[in-house]
Amino acid sequence: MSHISIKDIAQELGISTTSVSLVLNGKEKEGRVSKKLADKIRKKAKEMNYEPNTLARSLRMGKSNIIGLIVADISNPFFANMSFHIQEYAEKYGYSVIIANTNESDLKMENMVNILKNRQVDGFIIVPTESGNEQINDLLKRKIPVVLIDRYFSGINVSHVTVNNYLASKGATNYLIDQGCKNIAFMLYNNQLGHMKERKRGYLDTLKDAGLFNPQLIKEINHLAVDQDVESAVTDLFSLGNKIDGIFFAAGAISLSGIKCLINKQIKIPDEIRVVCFDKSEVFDFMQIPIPYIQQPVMEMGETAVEILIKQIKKEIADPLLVEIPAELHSEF
Amino acid sequence: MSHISIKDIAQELGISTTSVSLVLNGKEKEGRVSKKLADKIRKKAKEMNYEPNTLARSLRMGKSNIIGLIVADISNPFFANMSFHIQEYAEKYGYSVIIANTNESDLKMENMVNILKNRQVDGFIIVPTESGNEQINDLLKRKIPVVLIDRYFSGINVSHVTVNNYLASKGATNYLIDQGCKNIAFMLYNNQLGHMKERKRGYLDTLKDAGLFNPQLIKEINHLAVDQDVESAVTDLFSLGNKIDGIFFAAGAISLSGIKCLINKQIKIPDEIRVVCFDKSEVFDFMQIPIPYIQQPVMEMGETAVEILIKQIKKEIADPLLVEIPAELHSEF
DNA sequence: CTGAAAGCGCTTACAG
DNA sequence: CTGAAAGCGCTTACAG
Repeated sequence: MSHISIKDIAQELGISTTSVSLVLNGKEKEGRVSKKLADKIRKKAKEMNYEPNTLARSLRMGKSNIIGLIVADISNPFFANMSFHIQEYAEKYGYSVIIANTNESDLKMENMVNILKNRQVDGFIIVPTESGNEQINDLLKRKIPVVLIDRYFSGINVSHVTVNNYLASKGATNYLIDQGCKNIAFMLYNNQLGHMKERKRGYLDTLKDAGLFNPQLIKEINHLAVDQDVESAVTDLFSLGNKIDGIFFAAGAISLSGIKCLINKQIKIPDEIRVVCFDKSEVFDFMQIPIPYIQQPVMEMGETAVEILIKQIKKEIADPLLVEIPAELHSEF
Repeated sequence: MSHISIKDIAQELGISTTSVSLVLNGKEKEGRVSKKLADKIRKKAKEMNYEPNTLARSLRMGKSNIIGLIVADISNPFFANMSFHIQEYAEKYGYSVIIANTNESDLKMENMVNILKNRQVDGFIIVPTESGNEQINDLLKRKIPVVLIDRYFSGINVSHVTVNNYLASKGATNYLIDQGCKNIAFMLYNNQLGHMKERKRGYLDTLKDAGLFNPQLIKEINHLAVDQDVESAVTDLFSLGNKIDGIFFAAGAISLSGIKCLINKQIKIPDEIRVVCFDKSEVFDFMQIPIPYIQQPVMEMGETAVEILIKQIKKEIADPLLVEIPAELHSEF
């Protein structure tokens, strides 16, 4: 036989599977198995190269100790990093993580949620796609624990972990104002996710307070055509009457695309235009000039999500928890 | 009850679980269930919101349809990308993928292999850590299908998928020679993995053929201190009698570190030094000058690994398969 | 201190 | 065309 089971050990030793199971799970005290027998069992298990079948265990216990992690784009370093920290941290609590990538596709998100649900994951951590709200509602209906991370839907009452997007956005905008900018553009995705709305609100409030608001300076980008949209947005912005002197890029991919575009157009940062980016990028290390950016505390976000999820799984908390973590503006070099 | 089982459906309909199982698995033809009953079952299943328990199915069938993917560094875009394609492709064959990250730690690799083994994955695709060979041997001993990808151990007879590192390395070195370089340095990791050895062999053979070999030009880098080691290697190289005029960086992270170092030291590429990098990086798009690099066909590599693994799982092939895929040198801009 | 037995949800060989 | 029953490997309430 290729796989050694608890039964094989019991047979070999002429004892019951109960004792074997108890000992191998460190419950010999409760079951009051004699030290002598316990040692014999452990020795035999090792000798026979026993490996437990977690599938059977999960089926019996109604608990898989697996967390399903669904991210929208694993090739984005921000999410790759987040996944890493989530896995690291979950492991400490004895949970494995199945990572699935939706590549920003709603259909794919639906598929992956179903697959993982049927694999009896104990809960989900999800970076949802734009219209993934139905899937989330379905999970809630089925009482499956879920924590959203980075993104969320304003209309759904489910735990989520994000940075304080509103304050971060205010900070970035104020920074540009402090640098003397008068015409500050704003580029964001044209989706309805809560974090985008908050970033926009932060920008709007700040500019209005400063008496600098101008609706022409807001540019929406489609995530399916970032480079093209950013390119034409930049062209538009530079053809306006009031010459723009600052841009706040409200998301990671938009930031990189924007910087690339400015370089190509030979528009000098920071002499001709000042910028603030969202998310740290390796790319910044290779540029001659410092680039200010908002850094999200990705490890803390991931760990918080794991903690909330596990508490929900263990039913230590019932109500959704909404956590906002401050994000830092890096502008000193 | 929160979870609907096949038994619930059977009870509700007053029939056997056999029929329900058969129909829900599309095997009504074999079981010759009447069309009428089949339709009734499907309707009821939908109505009751039935979702199969894949855990139970796996336990019974002795097959989980899960592939364990172990990568050494998920935050490296090359591996992130590879993971993405592996998952995509595996899904087409009905396999889910559990991604685990070892962060280049042997201990972690051991842990993850064990965890996934106990979760009864059907097979592994692994980017092994430096001393992960024991784990691989253990898997082979247990007759668990394994395919290594990107890296491999010269001494272990197990399927692997890599680029043709020898030829790629020759190509890169020859390119530098063609550009007129006479003193071509080579930076690689100081590990004993097969792919590194091959890259080194390609460099050595080419330089020796050209009569340009000089052992002082080879610099080994410790993966735990890439930036420091690269920095001192560059300093060393530029203090040699014969001024170096070319560097071939034999791995992705070394390449980026190297470029960064040259920029910091204000050494102009390509006027003062020519380079070839390993792996494409987003960073190159942000540099004023074109950077030649070897591009590994990551999608093809991932898909090939999945195909081989599945064939092994299905026992369609017994002997290890060693696949080498050509890598392309990008030097035209 | 130890064991017999039920049951998690599924599939399938067998009988009718 | 349909069903009763065994069994995948585990855990645990119960009895002794």
